[in-house]
Amino acid sequence: MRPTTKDLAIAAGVSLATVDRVLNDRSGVRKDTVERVNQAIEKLGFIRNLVAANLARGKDYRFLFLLPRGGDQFLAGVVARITEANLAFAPEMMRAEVRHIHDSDPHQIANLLGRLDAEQVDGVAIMAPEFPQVRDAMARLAERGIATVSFISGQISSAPEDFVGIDNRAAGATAGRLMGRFAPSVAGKILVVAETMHARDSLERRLGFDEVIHADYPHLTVLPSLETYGDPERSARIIRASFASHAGIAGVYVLGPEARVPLEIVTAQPTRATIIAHERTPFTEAALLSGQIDALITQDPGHLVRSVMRILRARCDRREILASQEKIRIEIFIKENL
Amino acid sequence: MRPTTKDLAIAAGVSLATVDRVLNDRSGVRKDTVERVNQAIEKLGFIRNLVAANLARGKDYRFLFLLPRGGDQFLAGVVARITEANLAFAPEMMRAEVRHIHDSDPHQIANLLGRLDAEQVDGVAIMAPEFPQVRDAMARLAERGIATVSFISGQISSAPEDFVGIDNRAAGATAGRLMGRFAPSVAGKILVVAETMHARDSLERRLGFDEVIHADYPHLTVLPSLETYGDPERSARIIRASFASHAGIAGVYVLGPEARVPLEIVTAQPTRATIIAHERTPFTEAALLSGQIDALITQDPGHLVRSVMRILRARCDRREILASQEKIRIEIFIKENL
DNA sequence: TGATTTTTGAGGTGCGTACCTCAATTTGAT
DNA sequence: ATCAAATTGAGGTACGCACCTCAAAAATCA
Repeated sequence: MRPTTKDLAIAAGVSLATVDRVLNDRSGVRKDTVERVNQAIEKLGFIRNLVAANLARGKDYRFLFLLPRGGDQFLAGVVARITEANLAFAPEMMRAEVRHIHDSDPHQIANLLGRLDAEQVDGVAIMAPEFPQVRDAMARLAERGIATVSFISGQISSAPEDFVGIDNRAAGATAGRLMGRFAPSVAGKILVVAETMHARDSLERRLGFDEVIHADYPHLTVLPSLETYGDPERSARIIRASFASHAGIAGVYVLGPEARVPLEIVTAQPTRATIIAHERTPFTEAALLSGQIDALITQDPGHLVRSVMRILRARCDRREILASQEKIRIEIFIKENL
Repeated sequence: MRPTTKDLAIAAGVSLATVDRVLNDRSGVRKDTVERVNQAIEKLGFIRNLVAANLARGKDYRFLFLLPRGGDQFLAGVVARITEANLAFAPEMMRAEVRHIHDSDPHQIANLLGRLDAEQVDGVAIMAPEFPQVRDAMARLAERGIATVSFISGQISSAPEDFVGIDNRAAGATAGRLMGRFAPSVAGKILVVAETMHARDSLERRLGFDEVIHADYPHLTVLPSLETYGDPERSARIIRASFASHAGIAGVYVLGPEARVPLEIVTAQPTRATIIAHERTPFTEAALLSGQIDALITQDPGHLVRSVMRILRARCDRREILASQEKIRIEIFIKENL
């Protein structure tokens, strides 16, 4: 049987009330008494029963996901997983809500963060590009006792343990390696399509991609990134223009989750190019199965969401996390392992 | 606030005692009363607080992992993850123990299973090849109220929901696709190295591998599988012999987790062959980083273990699982995404 | 109808912890 | 040594549920 607070009290030679004061670090306990209790904890291997504690406290964990307002399929997947996680974590008294933000309006985001009340929210996960104001607002949240993490697109200054997501440089490098090995080993050009290169993720992916290609596949030339700005028409126009002006495009690397337009244009070309894209969505999945896309580099949105919730909860409880469980993997999908 | 049993009692117009009888399906309640309570559950959206229930019951979950006695690094990794999971799941009152079995002695396994007591064990996860006696013993365990799953190497007859692991045919196909795309597109031979082809996993991997190669890479010839029987010397001998008798070996596919000997021999050859192996271990990881192995097809042992524990627990509670969380992915690792 | 069985209610106790109050004890300062 | 302040103990209630007992009520049978 696991030792209880009662056992602790006996072992430390103090009363239950004192044990309680130490465990919940309330004031009014002499330092050496605290020490004695802590030693008893060590000695007995006491593990506090958080379940009973939360029962007694009537506590539940309320988390908030702040997501960009945009509507791509990947984001929709994330939202779906949050709904799912709400079911899965309900027995553990955790709930998450989604709130949409304009991810290019740091003022609004900081404002929203500033108004959050520790009574109503225990933790916040935010997916937004880095802005000083947002970073500061998050720091202030932490001071007020609200746990925070940034996920998927990280705040540049956030410590690694405050970021849930993949290493985008490595993801880009992975794409680069696959491109190098999949594309024919003759001279050719690689088209890179991004929504915007202002986002840190895109920059890092491109960086990792270029590193590998330059180092190991010098016969391939990576063209300057095309930016779609999320506009399908612009997207179609500039990609077509690229094909028109460049002969011998051997591969296309789509940096973001919106692969639809690039794919249409590319497959309409007379010559087959190797296509590597990011994120698993109903669309990219179908394209992979039909052989239009050669490989997909992804991060599992379900894992992301659950990881965020576990991490926020651990923060609330001042507990350690299980690092290996929370490490988000860079996944490679081809037709066969989908 | 979530409705409690008290709310339920009021809504159903019965006493707490009756609600309790219905929830824990104890006898002595008229059918229409049960119905009324169930309707109230529906209406209120009552979710039983399992945490409080287990507290009251003083219940913990004790699981048993039955693993082969063998000592490869992959298996060692599984054991390490079980230890880890014990920490991670301790707050949820779950523990797992490991017991080693002779995986080629169905009699002993069945015997061990037969002696398990529902008082001491709530669930069993078994990693062993399929034997009718073992399958029967597992069925009898289920009858005695002990949850069972087989994992990694599945019982052939087990329903998909009783198996935790990857689709080995698909894993082989994934290896095949990578081999086809990585190897030079000129005629060549592929060596396949397995511990034994009597194991179902190996058979299925080989099957999937061959399918893809035959269909899409006819210039590659897959040689008959070499069986090492776990013996390093035999292993070295037969692989060397293969290289001696076959010219133009373009690739090597190592079916099992023991890649050490094959790798040594292959890298000692004058010509470079593409190498694809299974499972991530300290050894294969190092070989991937150093460029000796080209790709690794893996399943995450940590995920496997945690999944098993969640599934067994759900079975004990007669709860549904979150399918998307428990789906074990076929992972591809290359140097860049390790 | 009366006797028997089945169903239901009322109430209590305990799981391990949080949190509260009040009194008793110890400590520190003067 | 005296008094105030800080520390500690004892005890209670509550969280949501399981599980127990006993008696009352209702349904069933002869």
